[in-house]
Amino acid sequence: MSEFGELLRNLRKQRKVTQRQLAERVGIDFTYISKIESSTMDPPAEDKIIRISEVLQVEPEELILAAKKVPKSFQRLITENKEIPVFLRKASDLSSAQWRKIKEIIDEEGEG
Amino acid sequence: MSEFGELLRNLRKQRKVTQRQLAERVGIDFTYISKIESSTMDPPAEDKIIRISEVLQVEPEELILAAKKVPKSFQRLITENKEIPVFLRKASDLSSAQWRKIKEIIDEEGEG
DNA sequence: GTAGTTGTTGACATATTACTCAACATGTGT
DNA sequence: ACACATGTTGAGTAATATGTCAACAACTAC
Repeated sequence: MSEFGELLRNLRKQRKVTQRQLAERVGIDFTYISKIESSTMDPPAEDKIIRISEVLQVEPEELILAAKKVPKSFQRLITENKEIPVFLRKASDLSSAQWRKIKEIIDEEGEG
Repeated sequence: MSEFGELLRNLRKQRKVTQRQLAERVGIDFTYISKIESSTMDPPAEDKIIRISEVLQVEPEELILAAKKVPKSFQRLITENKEIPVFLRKASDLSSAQWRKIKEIIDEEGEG
């Protein structure tokens, strides 16, 4: 249940930034930030999330995923690469042992 | 560039269904089908795509992916499972050899 | 107490997505 | 010719996502 709003508020406070400062640097209204942080409103669109991540110096992907959105970069991968949907269909059933092996493989150097 | 519209039209014709028949069974206007098939309009929302897939007897996922959308089931996986984003970040760089090994692993019986 | 700073709230506005409706064109059979 | 079935097109609508604006509340420092 990790809320996007909660995460955003924590990050913002850690960076000692006010809602108005953040909003101005992102290019949106500060009252919107307020509502997002309180989960009164849904997380903003991906481009705004990316701006936020730049201002707050976090990985965009972290915020996008916390917003329960699929990063557009992933979307392209998934819809363009035939292998990936095959993988994802099975992904929820993988044991931790299987995940471990998979990680070993993807951490190998690519060999062609 | 496999167009959703083209695929839809081919499937529909193979099934000997008219635009009006399909539209009625799906619960949308037949002129919408026309525009989708001619790629005048974007593919419909996921729920409509699923209805279409039921009527035309194809895997929903096939149509959803052809529409360049990420199935909601995948969205949940990606945003809820920590391992998957890690995997996807690397996925575009995987060699076919690596893919082969990964497939072997996911085809094992789950052991934990 | 009042001026400045920060955050909240409700109503409203804009943009984007996802469709519908009326009219028409194009065949096909009789 | 006409009727009927099928598909196309342009304009308009509905729904949803994404925001803004004006007003106010709460705190801090002077």
